[in-house]
Amino acid sequence: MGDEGRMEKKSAVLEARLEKLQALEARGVAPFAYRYEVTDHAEGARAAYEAAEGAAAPGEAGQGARVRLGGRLVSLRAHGKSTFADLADRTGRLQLYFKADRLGEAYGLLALLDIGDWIGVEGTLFRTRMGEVTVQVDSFELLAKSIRPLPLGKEELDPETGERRVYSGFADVEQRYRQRYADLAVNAEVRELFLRRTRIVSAIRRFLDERDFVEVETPVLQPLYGGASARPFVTHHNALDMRLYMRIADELYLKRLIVGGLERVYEIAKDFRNEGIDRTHNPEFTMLEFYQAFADYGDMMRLVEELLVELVRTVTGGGTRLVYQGTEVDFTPPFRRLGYYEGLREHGHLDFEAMDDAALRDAARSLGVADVNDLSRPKLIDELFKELVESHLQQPTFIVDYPREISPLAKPKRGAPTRVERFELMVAGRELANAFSELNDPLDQRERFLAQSRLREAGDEEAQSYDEDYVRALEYGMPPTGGVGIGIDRLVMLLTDQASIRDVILFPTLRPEQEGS
RNA sequence: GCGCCGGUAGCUCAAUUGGCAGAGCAGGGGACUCUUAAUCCCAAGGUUGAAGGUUCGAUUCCUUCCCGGCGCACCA
Repeated sequence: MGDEGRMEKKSAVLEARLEKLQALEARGVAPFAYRYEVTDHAEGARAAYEAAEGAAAPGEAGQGARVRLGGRLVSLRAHGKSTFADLADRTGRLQLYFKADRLGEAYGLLALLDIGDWIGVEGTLFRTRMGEVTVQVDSFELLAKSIRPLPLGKEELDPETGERRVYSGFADVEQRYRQRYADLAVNAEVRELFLRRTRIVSAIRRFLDERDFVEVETPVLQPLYGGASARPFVTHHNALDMRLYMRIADELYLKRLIVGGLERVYEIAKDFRNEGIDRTHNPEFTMLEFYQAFADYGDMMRLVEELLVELVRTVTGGGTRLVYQGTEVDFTPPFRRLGYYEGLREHGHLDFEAMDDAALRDAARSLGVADVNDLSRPKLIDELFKELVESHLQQPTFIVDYPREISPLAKPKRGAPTRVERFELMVAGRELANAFSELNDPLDQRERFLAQSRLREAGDEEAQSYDEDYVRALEYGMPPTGGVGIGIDRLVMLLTDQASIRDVILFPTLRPEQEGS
């Protein structure tokens, strides 16, 4: 901002804080410091004090260690010549005790502090009469003034259950997404959720690194988009004066690296798809793809199984089951394997092979599938599959051996050339992973691309582009390869029991705020 | 894109049939040296998302628009 005309009208609270800022400067206190030597943190200091207390002889535990902490003021309880406050840092909260006779002139500065300010404190630990481990503050510094009031609720610890109750906190979902900084500052459980996301992604990297996969980076801006069926974002490069697409998948570049001999590669990065937004779709989302030379989709199924078991153990503290939105999901391997056509027959009760296109179309229409008249037979079958089978699979299930027409990058199934060696892992009614024995026959790949081009000409906007350079790469020779894609956001949703993708993305895509709202 | 619900003070929420827009917390002034949703006293705080309409009078009824949530459609 900075543009006066665009500044919102200042609230009384904002005005009051700006006045305090000036008062501080008038007293020679810099409201925005440069550094503070932090040697201790809230949780560590408390734990150390309690440990020392336990070790001391009865009645000797009075004098605690000196500590220096940095953090944000989240509660202020002034009583004239003494003041209690709570300091929050990344590890938790610790109570502070300021006394006028101990702090002298500096005590007066407290009146210019507000909830939300960042401060550094030095003092000694003690236990109050009420039994709370507290810093007896000897000196403190303002590190950064908070001009805008944080929507911090008041908190109470239930003495019986130890449960934290928050009163009139920050609940407006829209503002929590728009101002994630405030959401994080105020809601400890939101901070914890995103830390869990980070731990999950770290565990994935560790899992793959341990197995000799190398992490690589491939282009986000691509002259041709491919590797998935989706509509792209289009952009333009000025100097080259050319159209570029934001990638919809990493796939074709990663397999070029397999051609180059890297053998085991992975990428964890953003993909972009120009489609609707809802609780399982964000226009930019994080994708994991990994490719392993000399492996087929059977190997990848076992690897995915191992990875998931490890991740579930990470988040549950060793278990193999978790609850997602009220349903218990059991990740004890091996996961169920179910053939695509077998699933359709078994769960859909449809003998699709005996049905002509019109019959399939009627079946799809009766299930509420849109635009059935525009769909080819394989797409019709796939729609029926999604309606009748996928959404009903709660427990981890590998759907295997997809129709060739809807999988232009997968290798034909041995002994069943109308199918391909592809699997999707379904959990809680959603696709969690998609994988195949990668098609490495350049002649077959060229044919598949041509078939996609024909679909595109027939009006299928999601048909894949013909990528001649990719075929050229295959012509040099790609070893047999298994590849997997896993949507990280949805994986995190599952592992953290979140209903909306926006709750696992720090800054979800939203419409811009209105002027002056 | 369609349907339903919501948007009131910095935050969380009220407001009867259409009749002066309120409370708690935060913030301001005052009291208070072991409080913890600190307490007590005082004062203040609003273009009710926006624009129109109906009406003597609209937070309330109607229309359009903006933003969000949920569901459906699309998709991963």
